[in-house]
Amino acid sequence: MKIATWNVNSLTARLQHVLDWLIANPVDVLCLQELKMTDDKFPLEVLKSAGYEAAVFGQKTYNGVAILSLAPVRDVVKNIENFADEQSRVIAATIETPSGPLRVVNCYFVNGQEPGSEKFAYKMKWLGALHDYLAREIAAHPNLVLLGDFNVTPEDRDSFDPVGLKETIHHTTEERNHFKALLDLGLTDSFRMFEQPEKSFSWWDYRMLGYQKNRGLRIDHILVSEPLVPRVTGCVIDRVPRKWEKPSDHAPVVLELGPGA
DNA sequence: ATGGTCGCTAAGCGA
Repeated sequence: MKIATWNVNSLTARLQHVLDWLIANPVDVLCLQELKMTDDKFPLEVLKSAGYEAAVFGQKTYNGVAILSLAPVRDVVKNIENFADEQSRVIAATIETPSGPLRVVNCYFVNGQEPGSEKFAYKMKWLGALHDYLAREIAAHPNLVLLGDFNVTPEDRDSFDPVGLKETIHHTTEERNHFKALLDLGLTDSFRMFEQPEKSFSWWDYRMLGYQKNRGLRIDHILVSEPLVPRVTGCVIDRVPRKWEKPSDHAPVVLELGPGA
């Protein structure tokens, strides 16, 4: 089965891209971030016509996340449990698969603007809360996928300019330590299980011909829990829709899972 | 050269 993540930067602006991409890439699960719409505006019917159910956690203007799935979703949880958050950034759900239940945790991590800012402090607090929530979530659901827009480059090789951007947003030691803490929960960055092209990125700034010059960052990730690791058969970034007219600034990332034991 | 480009929403914010 295939599970994908895509920050669409407004589902209103990108609905046709999503539909076109799903026709070419009929993944089992597609997790979306930055819907930038309230639940009542979510295009449930058109996605249903495309074969997908949806669990939605929207918000006006900013943020907003959704899980699209061919198979039914259940036990939907919105937000990080025990963390008061006014922003719609996390939605989790269980999907019944032929290999058993799979917990999917879809996140739009805080951007953080710049180190030292109030938004950065919020990012650190949010990351700490996510970590504690995930520790409980993994214990309850051994087969778990954590995916989304992490707004963190895990390593220098995930940035087009790790020297010039050292300790700037998405590159700070503090952010990377939070990413490592997620790995310490037993999660594995599926993208790095495989040989990948150098300078593989998932986001490129709209400004300064960022995409054309491949001035990008790898900040969209798919992490898998320990029992899933032997089932991972691939993880790729699909740059194709980044070349379409009026693209999202992010490209989809796609995980392939084998059937397992 | 202290900007640049989007999206949302109607001047400025967030990314």
